[in-house]
Amino acid sequence: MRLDNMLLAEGVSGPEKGGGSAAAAAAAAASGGSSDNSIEHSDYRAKLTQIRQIYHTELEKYEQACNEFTTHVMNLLREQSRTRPISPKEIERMVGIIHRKFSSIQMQLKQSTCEAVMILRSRFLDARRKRRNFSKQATEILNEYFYSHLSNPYPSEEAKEELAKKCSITVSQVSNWFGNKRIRYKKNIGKFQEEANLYAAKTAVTAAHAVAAAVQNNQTNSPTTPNSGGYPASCYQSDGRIQ
DNA sequence: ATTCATGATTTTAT
DNA sequence: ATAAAATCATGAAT
Repeated sequence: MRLDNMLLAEGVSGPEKGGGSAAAAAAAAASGGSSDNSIEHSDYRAKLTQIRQIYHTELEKYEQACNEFTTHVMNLLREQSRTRPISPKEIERMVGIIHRKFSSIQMQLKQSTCEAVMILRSRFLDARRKRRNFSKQATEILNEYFYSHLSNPYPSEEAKEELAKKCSITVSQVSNWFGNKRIRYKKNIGKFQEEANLYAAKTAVTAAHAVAAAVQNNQTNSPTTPNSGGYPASCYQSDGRIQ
């Protein structure tokens, strides 16, 4: 039966090309044409929805192509029925073949989409796993906060947001930093003593400046310097209690 | 190449 | 949900 052959040939070669291109599109969406190595969370979600969209549109296209093809075949059969008798059984068989073909192609699409998502996922995880040191400035700010709140180094959500803004990092990075800092400080206070003193002195200096400024603003004439040490009460407690 | 510091993630406990 | 603790993985110093 040559109709059979034609059906199979066309069924395979036609849409299968579409399947390939769909897979390629999905893969492209996954790997992202962007040259940027670090994929942001928003990018990740955007690409995910992109993949989903591609999948759905392709699926719809296949559905449509399948319907078109079946009607096409039906027409051919009807034409042939003029020259030879065609049983309903035969028509049913044709339709079955067509549907099997298309559904296998759809499976292929599903698989390639799945693959694309996996690739995207692994890339995202890789990117997330990459560690970039914070800027010197950012660690300064964080350390300043930490050592000036050493007795209770748990910034509130609001404080975290402010720190994040000042350091141009995310809030969760601030949380990570404090989590790491607290545990590492506690684990080896001695190692951090120098740093602690350094930042205590630093904040003391800035405080002293503030005091000086305040003095200058408030007292136009100041015969006596504020207080002896020049430093306001020491800002760091030795009891670094963390728990 | 090894080691250390550090940001991120996972696991565990509350 | 949040923090501690353990662990992972990378960047930088040696």
